[in-house]
Amino acid sequence: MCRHCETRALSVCSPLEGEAFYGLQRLNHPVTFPARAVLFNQDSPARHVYTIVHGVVRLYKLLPDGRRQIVGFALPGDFLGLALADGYGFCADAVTAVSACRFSRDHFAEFADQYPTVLRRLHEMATHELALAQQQMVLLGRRDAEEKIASFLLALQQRWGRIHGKTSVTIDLPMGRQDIADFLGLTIETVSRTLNRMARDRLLVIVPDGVRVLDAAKLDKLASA
Amino acid sequence: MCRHCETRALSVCSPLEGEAFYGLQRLNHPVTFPARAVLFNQDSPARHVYTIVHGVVRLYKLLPDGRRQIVGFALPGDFLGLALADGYGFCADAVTAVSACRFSRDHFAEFADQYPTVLRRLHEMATHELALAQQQMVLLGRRDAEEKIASFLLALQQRWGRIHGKTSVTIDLPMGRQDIADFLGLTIETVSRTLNRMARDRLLVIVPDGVRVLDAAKLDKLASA
DNA sequence: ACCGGTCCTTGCTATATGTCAATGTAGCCG
DNA sequence: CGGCTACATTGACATATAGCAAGGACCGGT
Repeated sequence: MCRHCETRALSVCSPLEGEAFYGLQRLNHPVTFPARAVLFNQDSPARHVYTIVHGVVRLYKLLPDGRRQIVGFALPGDFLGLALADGYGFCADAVTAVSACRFSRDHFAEFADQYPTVLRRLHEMATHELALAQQQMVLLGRRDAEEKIASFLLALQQRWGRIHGKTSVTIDLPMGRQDIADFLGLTIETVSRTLNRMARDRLLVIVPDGVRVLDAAKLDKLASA
Repeated sequence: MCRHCETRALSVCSPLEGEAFYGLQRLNHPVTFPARAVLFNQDSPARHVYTIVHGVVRLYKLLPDGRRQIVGFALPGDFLGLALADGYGFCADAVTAVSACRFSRDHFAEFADQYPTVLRRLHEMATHELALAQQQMVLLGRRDAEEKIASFLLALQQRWGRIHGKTSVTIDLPMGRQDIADFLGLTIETVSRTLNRMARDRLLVIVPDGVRVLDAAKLDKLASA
């Protein structure tokens, strides 16, 4: 039940109480997806909106010739369908097994119109996403491979930290190298080489499905340089 | 006066009528900036929000070592300060002479809370910006110089088209080559070479402060390829 | 335990774009 | 008119990253 949901503090529903809270809960259809399942794609009409509860979703755009740009990874608490528009504008599929709260887009939009506090929260989340997107534009346009990887790792570390309530030196990387490459505008080979060079230089250790940070200071320097 | 404003259809105020319209007009402080003037920068607190009426503003982020990424060009009708947050998150300065509607952020936020239709419109604009930002991420991460330039030119052509009510084969480029480079994640030399190669190949003609499109079909193909 | 598949790593080479430097062009002001 | 300044172009060269290909590690199924 929503009442005890561990990701509530992070999601759209965080500011809701009483009537509004139960109203939204009534609209909720909990769903789960196995790894690799498609949540929706680029051109399909946006019938639903989602809040991720567990797992990781990759959001990406495809060019006609198959090149892919991952525009974001959705983690627990993240909302998919912020635009409340007719199309999503990108594809989404599950990197790991995923559980989510699903809402009909129409019902959700109606609900948002009824409770301005929800709309306000939605706008807050949208502008936060926008700020992240702009940060990513700097990364994609103006940073080299090493800086990209360092920024990516530290950003993920922070996001996991907010989700779990504590920061860990071990950073979970549930997505594969190809996903990281397609997020950072690199090739899989460059990602692999750069990570392994960082490991050789004792900045970090590569562990199954993640890395462990050894030299946070040097990594920070690379990320913000 | 707002009543006859030519950019009204494009801006936040488009859905406003009667009471709300006059309420917002009362909050408006018209301002002008000469070319190169700074509207605000990265770290300064966000005291105001703006709607651009005339001219072009560049929005950018700076890295500590001076590298610059332009995250967008604001054209007539565009809104600066969508986040209604304490900081802008980027710098803004005038490319050309600019006139704008300026509002106190606090007053504007208060106004938005009072009129949900404004908040809704703001959210709409924010998610539109987000979609553009994601499109730009694809461009920055996965396209080559030629594709970047072609996309940029056509996107600008469309934006001017919506502003002027008619599409023109002459695309105005009020920003310099360095600005284009910093927007597309290239160097000024690559922008110059690519544009001149396109001119040599009869895709376009370079004119003062702009280009004239000769082969729209080939340009389209490059832009979406 | 073995097999097959998927993902990751690593070396070699190719290339698009960056870097540096010189030259050209145009507007502006005295 | 001339010369200053900012901006744009062009060429020669350097390099980070891409592309290709071979091998290695790991995992899940039988």
